[in-house]
Amino acid sequence: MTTIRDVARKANVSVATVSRVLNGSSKVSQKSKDAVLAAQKELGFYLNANARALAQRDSHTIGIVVSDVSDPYFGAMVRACDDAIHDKGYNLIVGQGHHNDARERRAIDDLISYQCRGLIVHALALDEDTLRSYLETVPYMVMINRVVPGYESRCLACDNYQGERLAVDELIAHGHRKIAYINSCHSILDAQERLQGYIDSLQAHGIKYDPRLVFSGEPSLEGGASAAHELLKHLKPKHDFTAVACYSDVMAAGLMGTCHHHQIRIPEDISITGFDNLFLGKCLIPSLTTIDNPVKLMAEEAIARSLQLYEGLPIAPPHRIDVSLIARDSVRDINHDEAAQFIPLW
Amino acid sequence: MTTIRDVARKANVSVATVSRVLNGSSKVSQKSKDAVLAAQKELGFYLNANARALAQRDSHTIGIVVSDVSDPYFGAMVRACDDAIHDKGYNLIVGQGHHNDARERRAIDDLISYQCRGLIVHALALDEDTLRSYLETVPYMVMINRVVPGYESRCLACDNYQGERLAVDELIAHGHRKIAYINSCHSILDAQERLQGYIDSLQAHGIKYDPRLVFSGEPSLEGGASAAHELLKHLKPKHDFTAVACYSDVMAAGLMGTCHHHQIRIPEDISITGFDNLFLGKCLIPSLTTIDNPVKLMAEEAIARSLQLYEGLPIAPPHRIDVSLIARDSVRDINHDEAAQFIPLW
DNA sequence: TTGAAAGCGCTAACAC
DNA sequence: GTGTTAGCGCTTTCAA
Repeated sequence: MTTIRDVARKANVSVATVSRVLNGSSKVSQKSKDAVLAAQKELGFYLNANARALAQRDSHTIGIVVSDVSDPYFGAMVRACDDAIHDKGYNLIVGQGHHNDARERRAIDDLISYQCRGLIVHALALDEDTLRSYLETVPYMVMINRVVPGYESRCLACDNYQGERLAVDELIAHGHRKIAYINSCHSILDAQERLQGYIDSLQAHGIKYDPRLVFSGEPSLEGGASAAHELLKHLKPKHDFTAVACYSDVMAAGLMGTCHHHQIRIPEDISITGFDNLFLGKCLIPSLTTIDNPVKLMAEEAIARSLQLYEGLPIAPPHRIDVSLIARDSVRDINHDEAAQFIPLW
Repeated sequence: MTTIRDVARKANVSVATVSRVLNGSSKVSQKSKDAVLAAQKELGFYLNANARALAQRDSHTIGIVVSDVSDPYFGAMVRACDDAIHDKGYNLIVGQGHHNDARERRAIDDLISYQCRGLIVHALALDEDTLRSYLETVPYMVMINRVVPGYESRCLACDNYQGERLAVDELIAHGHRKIAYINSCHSILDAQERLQGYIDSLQAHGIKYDPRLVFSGEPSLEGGASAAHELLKHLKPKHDFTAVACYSDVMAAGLMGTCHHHQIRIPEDISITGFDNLFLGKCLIPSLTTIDNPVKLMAEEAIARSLQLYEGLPIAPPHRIDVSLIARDSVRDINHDEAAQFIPLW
């Protein structure tokens, strides 16, 4: 392994000078600079980031833990975080929790020991007490999609309640009154709030909430499909329900696949709404009416807060990230005639 | 910052003992172990991974660079790599190249300086000479989806050629003879090989290859959509072409959205094939006939080779990862009657 | 503008 | 079993 020492020797300067050059310090003569750069190139030398982090007490690194990067929602989230820190010279380290408390714990622990300067955590499985103690011992940790009481300003979430209200309002505006709901089986904040939005929207329009119209599964494609199977086992489409609101776009996609399998047409027979406004929703046919959950904003806000906390700066008061309805083709008037009405996708 | 020293003091042992306990060494008395663990818990202590990496000359870390984690293909790839190393006690660091040579270079450089013990690189934009010099200076670097001559055994790719042949053969077997192709505009190995597979399949069936049936775009949803727009601007569906083979599932999804927009029905009017066998393809309606590109296998193989190289072990000779056809609902006999024939999705 | 040298927090001989 | 201590590769005073 070649070290800064080798470079110094080859360039005929001290290690301090090499360090100065490689870190872009101003106080170096052009001559030294050239010599160092030449030596570096010749040796194919890279500073050892571990040693650097140790000496500087700064890893230049931000950690994020999500359930699974191959989930489109988290893929987008990770991407947004990376974009938010890249220009600042930080690097992202990603941990995955896999819907499992031991893995979530290990992911967090690992990121802490890497001395990340920021820590963004999406925890699905860990209980509140554990999270509370992490928040206590890691002052720069910020949570997403989950609110731990007492730490509200370090917990970011979108306005789940309002979002689901918008979605169900949209269905009702199209004449639907028998509306089923497919929920995530992980009863953390977002699932609870979205369900409540569904219930309140119904009741605000004089529709009685019927728990038999609610089904749940893992927040994945497969989970959406299996919840849909349950739904279709118990209820008759067009008769018992004419629309389904879903916890997420991914679950909605699972539902759509299942409907297709059962020869139920969307939106002619059944209208569907999602939540998140993923890339995926634009690919589906029909394209999915959904709620825009601005991942980019969330990522930027989370990063900003975490960095501020790390530096001991005060952070903004808690707030919910605004959502909005994205109307596409998966919702149709309940009495719409069958002549297809196409809306441009892009 | 609390250090191993603080723990040692609190537990009334030496730092060496603390280190032994925390690293699971056997030769420690139960009494010391208990004392150390108690002190650790009380202080909320974590070993500093940077210091550890420095002292051990092992970062316990594997690096991977991909274009963009929010691309479903790379999301799946990253996930598969993480799964492949997690049990071995390594952590993944992800860099993103964003289809851009400067970012690709920086991503690789960063991972090298983190002293990753393994390095998996998907480079789209970097030229072959640069890659060659990286391969030369970083003996444990492995490339995916791209083959640099002279380094074949360190370059993993699926059998792109055979895959595309299978896809086009499938279209032809369903009676299609006027088959368009939507390609990636990045003319690296996989794009070239898949195109050749398309061409050769046509010719093997006595169909003349017509370059005017080939369109290209960025390998993304938007790129697929815009290539599709071009295609529809120049050619008349059902008349000039009855099927479209696509470079990837993602581009096929863009094509499907565009077709929907133009009121072209899939598969009644036009049959479509993708490539990769992503999760996404199962969500599409109709579900997408595609080529299984086994990301998991590729990830495992890449990780294994990189680790072996790091340890100076010999690695297996070059080989292409096998692909296979996944027949779903987006391809139909050219004279199929319109009565829908549904095939279960799951 | 430069160099010598003291750490950064940890591991791993080595000695006891 | 346990402690002492010399590094790991780098940054950063401090003095020249």
